[in-house]
Amino acid sequence: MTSTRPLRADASRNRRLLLTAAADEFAERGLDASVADIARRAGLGKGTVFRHFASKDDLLAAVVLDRIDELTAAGERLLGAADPGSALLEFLTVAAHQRQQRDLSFLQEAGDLNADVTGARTRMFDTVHRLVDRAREAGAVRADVTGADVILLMCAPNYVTSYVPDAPPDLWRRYLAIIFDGLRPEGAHALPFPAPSV
Amino acid sequence: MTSTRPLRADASRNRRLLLTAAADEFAERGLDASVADIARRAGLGKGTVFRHFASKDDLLAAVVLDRIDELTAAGERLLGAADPGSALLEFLTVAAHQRQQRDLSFLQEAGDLNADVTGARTRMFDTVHRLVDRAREAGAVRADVTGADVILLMCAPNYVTSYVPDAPPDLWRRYLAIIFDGLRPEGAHALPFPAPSV
DNA sequence: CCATAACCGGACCGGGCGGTCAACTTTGCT
DNA sequence: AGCAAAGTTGACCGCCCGGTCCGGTTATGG
Repeated sequence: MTSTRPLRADASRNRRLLLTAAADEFAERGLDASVADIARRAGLGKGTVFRHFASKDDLLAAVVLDRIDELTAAGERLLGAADPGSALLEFLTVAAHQRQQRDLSFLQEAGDLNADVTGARTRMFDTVHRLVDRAREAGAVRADVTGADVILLMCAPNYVTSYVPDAPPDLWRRYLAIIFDGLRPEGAHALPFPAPSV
Repeated sequence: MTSTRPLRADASRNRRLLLTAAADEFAERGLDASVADIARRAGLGKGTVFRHFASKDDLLAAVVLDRIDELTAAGERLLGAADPGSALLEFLTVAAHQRQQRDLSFLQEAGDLNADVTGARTRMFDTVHRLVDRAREAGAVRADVTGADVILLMCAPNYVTSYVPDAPPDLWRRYLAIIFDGLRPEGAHALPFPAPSV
């Protein structure tokens, strides 16, 4: 269908510049980042942004898509690890570390965007579900915890540390550890509400 | 100093209308809520908003201030409870329940606002510190957890559930339980990073 | 090396925002 | 009742945003 003639040299270079500039800008200022600022950061004109991406949302979707795919790849790699429990912890560590260079909110905020994004997100969620299933079967996480729980809690360490001004860059590790302790079977109290589907 | 002549009857009524309309509107649409919409929701003109509050930020600060004070009051009440452990859990439950009618982010987003807000926030933080200290001394939470940790994690249950579309209104209880289990002494693993000051 | 298609850039547009203001209405004291 | 002070209002302002467009520029196949 879309006869994808290869991009011209300058065009593909600029596309890459835009993508990284957008990632940085969204990272710093959230989705309030303006297209003009992104273009300026990339050293390009505003019109060029809209030549490569149909809209601001489209640009955000492209950025987010990259991050999701990175994460899915890491998850699938860890599915082959020997210890399912530490594989899950490692996955969450990778996720938080990636997000540490700030919240690109691949869950809700990017939810209404692209069909590509929701597809990639579904694949990532599926990977998490499998990681959690393996960990549960190995007795590394409590029996009443689901993949959906982990998907939701995955973002919490970064969120939580975003509240402290001048936070040390590794502070999230503390809260990931606390939350992961809450996922462990030892000393678990019954949960007062059923898990969502997600 | 500020010779506060009492407000006229209609003025104080309208002030109250604005405050609740603003709370609802901020709750639904975050701080992107427009002043015009808030005024419309209150059934008033936009100019009236600025007669009562110097700026949109000022209005937000007033709303947030109310919530913080409510929370501080609940915390101080619970400082007198018999069981320090369940007092802390109850406090977190109250906080999350209040925030369930949506995120007014009394931490960071309101941080740069009013001096009144930062003062109230400090008092609330102090209350949390005392609740946590009591719980720790009673052995209800792990020894390496601080008041700052709880302050940061306090917002996580609501945040986490905000990602699920059409979430049942009590879903946060599930994640509060998981996180609180992570705060308990049983089966705790050493934390990989020191607590922040906050 | 040239023709031309692809690409770039920034002036420009419509719209929505926070905030102002002067004309008008309501309140409450006397 | 009457009147000054307090309160209300919506049109209006300047600003910035996402998105468009076309004249000028550059890469690339023949």
